[in-house]
Amino acid sequence: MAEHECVQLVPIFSELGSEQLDTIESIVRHHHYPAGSTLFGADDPLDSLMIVANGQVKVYQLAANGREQLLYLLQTGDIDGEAALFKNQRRTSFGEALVTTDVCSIRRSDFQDLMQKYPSISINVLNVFGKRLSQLERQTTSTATESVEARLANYITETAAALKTDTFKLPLKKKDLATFLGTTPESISRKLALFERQGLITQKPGKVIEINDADQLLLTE
Amino acid sequence: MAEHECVQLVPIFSELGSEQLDTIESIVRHHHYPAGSTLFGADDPLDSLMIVANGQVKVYQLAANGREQLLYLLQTGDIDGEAALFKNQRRTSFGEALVTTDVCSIRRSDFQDLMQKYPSISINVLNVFGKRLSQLERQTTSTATESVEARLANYITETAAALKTDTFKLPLKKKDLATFLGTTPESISRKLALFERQGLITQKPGKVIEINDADQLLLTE
DNA sequence: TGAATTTCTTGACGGCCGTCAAGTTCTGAT
DNA sequence: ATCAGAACTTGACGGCCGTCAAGAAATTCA
Repeated sequence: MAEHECVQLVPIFSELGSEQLDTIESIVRHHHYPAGSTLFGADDPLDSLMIVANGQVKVYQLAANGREQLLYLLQTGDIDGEAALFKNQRRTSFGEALVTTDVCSIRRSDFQDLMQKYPSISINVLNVFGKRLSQLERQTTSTATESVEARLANYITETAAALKTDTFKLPLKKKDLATFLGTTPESISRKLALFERQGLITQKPGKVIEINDADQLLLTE
Repeated sequence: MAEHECVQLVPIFSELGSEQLDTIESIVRHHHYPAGSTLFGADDPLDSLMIVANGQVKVYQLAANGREQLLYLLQTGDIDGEAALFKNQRRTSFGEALVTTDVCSIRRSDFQDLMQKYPSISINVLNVFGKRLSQLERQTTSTATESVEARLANYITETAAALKTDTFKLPLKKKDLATFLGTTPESISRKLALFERQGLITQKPGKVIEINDADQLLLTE
């Protein structure tokens, strides 16, 4: 019904004209998932590019021992599915489940045609991937070498910096935050309580945190 | 002197013709570093694409606490420098040192021109990044959720699988392997000794390992 | 609004693994 | 071959943090 609803939300298509967006829209498949549902390598997602049309998507990966790791928190207009983009990728198979509301997808072969036709798309995707890559590099380094305390302190200051405010609401439940930071909900509770005892932050009802001493927070080891 | 020495080694240029390779070659800058030297965000590497012309390159990242993390082990023809590829990237600044022998580099703006002119390049780069991305996703999940024992067991079986042999020489010193797996040389020694005691592997002189029971190794938690 | 379920917090405990140290083996250069 | 330096191994110790459990707080839904 609506013309190029989700397609025009996506930055990677930003250079394209209206007729081209129409072409793409005709290729796109739309899905709706009730909030809280999880798609787990279902039907097509694994060999398609996913576009978040509405809501928030959490991308998890399953480890061999059954634990899950929160890798990305995607917002409207974000894309996912690097597996979609190259040919002889041995399926990462296990892993990569998501929880969401509205999602569009584009089949791998269709998307590859698009990239051939409109080179600006692949350059845009490169930018997205480059950023994601350096984010993951930092995350790997961080979980591999720093303490839970330091990782949490970093997360708080970075989130505050991104929102440009000292007082903000944690965008995740403790359990998700824990799997994101590679720790447990209990440890997060304890460390936040510690930071508060040290006067570095103040915790307020509703997962709201106020930073009192960002500099000292960053010195946490 | 030699025509397109390193350029023709690189898979991302594989679709290009000889004259085009010449063009690229004229843009490329060559460097030579004595084995074991480390370039540490020196002169241009941070805003250029790096091509490994010869030898082996270890890509490290420095954590806030001063520890280093081994992220990639690059071989001849591999590329590095995602930072090179997008404009408004706030420099990851600290981090990313490498050790190597021969390296070529292409300035960011030059490379962006190339991608505009030859779309096949950016698609090839996308493939490389996609693979690297899913590798890093697994690594993040692994270090965040699995024990040192399980990570090492995984590393051994994967390396063996990649080499298609049960007996192989560890390609890294214990210290590098340790920073790669997010642990310490001591722990690696201990775990290998444990595996040997359990009859899962046999250690031979010269960092050579023979796998006796791959299935059981994978069950390590 | 009130009750049921989920999420969060705090305590106690224990194990994994990082650190320090000392001895041994390996490696490479002369 | 010899020797110096690096890399490796093994032990002892301790702290970080994950686990289990129980109670408190918060959120959801009727």
